[in-house]
Amino acid sequence: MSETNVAPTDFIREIINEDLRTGRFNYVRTRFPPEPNGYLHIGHAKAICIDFGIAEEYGGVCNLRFDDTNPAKEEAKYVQAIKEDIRWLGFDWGDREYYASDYFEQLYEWAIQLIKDGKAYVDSLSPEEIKEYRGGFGVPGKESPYRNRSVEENLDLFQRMRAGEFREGEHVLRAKIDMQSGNMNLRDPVMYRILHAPHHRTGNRWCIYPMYDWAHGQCDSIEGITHSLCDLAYEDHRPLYDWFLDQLGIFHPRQIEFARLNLSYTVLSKRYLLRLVEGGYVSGWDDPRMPTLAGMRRRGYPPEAIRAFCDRIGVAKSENLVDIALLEHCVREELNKRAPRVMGVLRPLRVVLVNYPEDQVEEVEAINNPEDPGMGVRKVPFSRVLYVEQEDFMEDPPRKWFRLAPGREVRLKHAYYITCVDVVKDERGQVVELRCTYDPETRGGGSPDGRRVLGTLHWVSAAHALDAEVRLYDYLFSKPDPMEVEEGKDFISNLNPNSLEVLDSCKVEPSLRGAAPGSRFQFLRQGYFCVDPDSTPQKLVFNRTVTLKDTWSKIAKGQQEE
RNA sequence: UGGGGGAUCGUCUAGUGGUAGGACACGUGACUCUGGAUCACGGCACCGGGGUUCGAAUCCCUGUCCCCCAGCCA
Repeated sequence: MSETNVAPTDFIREIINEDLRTGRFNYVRTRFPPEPNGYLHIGHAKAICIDFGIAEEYGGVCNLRFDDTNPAKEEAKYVQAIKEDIRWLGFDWGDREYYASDYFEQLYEWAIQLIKDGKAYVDSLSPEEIKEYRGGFGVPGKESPYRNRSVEENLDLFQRMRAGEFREGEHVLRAKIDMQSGNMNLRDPVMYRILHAPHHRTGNRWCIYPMYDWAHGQCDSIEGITHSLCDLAYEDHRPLYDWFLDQLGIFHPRQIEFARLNLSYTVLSKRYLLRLVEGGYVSGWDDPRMPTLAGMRRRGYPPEAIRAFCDRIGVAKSENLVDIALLEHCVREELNKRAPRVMGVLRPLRVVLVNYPEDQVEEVEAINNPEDPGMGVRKVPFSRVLYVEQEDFMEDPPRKWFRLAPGREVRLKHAYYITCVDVVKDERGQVVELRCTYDPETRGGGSPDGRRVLGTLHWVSAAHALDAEVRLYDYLFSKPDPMEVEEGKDFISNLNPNSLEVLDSCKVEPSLRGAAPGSRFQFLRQGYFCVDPDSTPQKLVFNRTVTLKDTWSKIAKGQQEE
């Protein structure tokens, strides 16, 4: 690669430029290393965008490598889900799909090498004793009595560990570094533990498995990774990785750590997300309220929006809590350009046009997307009985009310001006029907006399509308930082009880018939909605992806406070 | 308590000795057949204290606060 001066936009690119300039590396290769023990979330999306994005920017490649060193927690189904999510985001790892388990044999040989060099030993302390011997912060550790076994004995024991002669916990292989180190990771870290568990790829071939710390650096090295980008949490593991690489004398990647993403009103940790799933607080990993990629996909977030978001939040080393409003902004921005407009009434209120002919049906023309005329137009049926939104009528409206009220004239989008002349109530005083007149001169939404109306409402023709269920979502948690809890409580106590509202008697325009799961629309004046896989031919199910920005709700709130 | 890292508008982030900028959020206005979209305008920040310098977010000293690490998890 010749051009080494990509404009730095963050500290990572700055370092890479320097490495290229000084000749430490003459190419760029990164990797994204998920553990197949759960689903990817928006925090992973940040890492994916950085890993794949940087490689692409520098004309290099990014490997996908599954960190599958713990068979007790990992499953093949997660491998599939992770691959699907990365592809959905729009990234491609070509044929470079690797597994830490591909390197088990090599790792084993390197372990033998360290034993022979007197740099690793088999320890037979119990897990509790190892913990005790490790010491604490400011308290130096003690050396294990097994630390000075002979090379021959270590070799023999380690080989027998592999051969399956011991029970779990009986022995481990440890690196011989420094029990006094201020860095806990250097206090003779465990390299191998015995696990009599089948592995999703290697089956029953192994009963000893490498620890992540022993595997990761060497895997990077084998793959010729130049820049190993990871979480800040691994900052003080770096000296250990360096130590292993130096002892082995193999290719030495550079590790650079950056701060993980935190998003307001949500949690981003596989452990907590698993808790939500297993506790039944959500319907699954792909619940549309989940910050998982599967959840966001089902919710209707376009992958482009997630990538735009990741670009905008930047990369740095400081702790952060990104406002979820930024993510929503990116989603709206993308959907505004792309989503076809349709009309759907969430909470229907019957409207009868008293001066409209009983059996007449007209087709009015509606533009599919004012942002993109290329998306064309469609016909929408109009007739004497319609539905409008309940909240678009007020019997006694406040100031600045642009919608329907007794005597008020509004425009029905794409159709006619109507004026409310009567209000029908049931025995409990609930408004059940509006009687309105329409002005035949205003077809298409304009009037020959040029008079103006304040508001424009969406509507559907009662006889033609399709039944639909709409699921409205709000933040899963009621606090920006769900981890901020009262004494003795945990984040579950911060769950938002109103995060899901199901509306099951919605009416949508007939053009939506047969809409495919996953397709996204803007319901005029309401927000963006995505067809859920739960839809049936009889009933469409929509997820509200995100609302439109709503100026009126602010005005109304302001008026309430007066 | 030992080790590692971090501190710039409400939030995220630029800045690398020379006018502290952008985005989101917020507020005001214009426009509008979506109270959408769009556009314009506005307020808002260098953790504290010393020093070096003509000039410091940036360099030096000093203090404070926050995060991570004591798995045979990753």
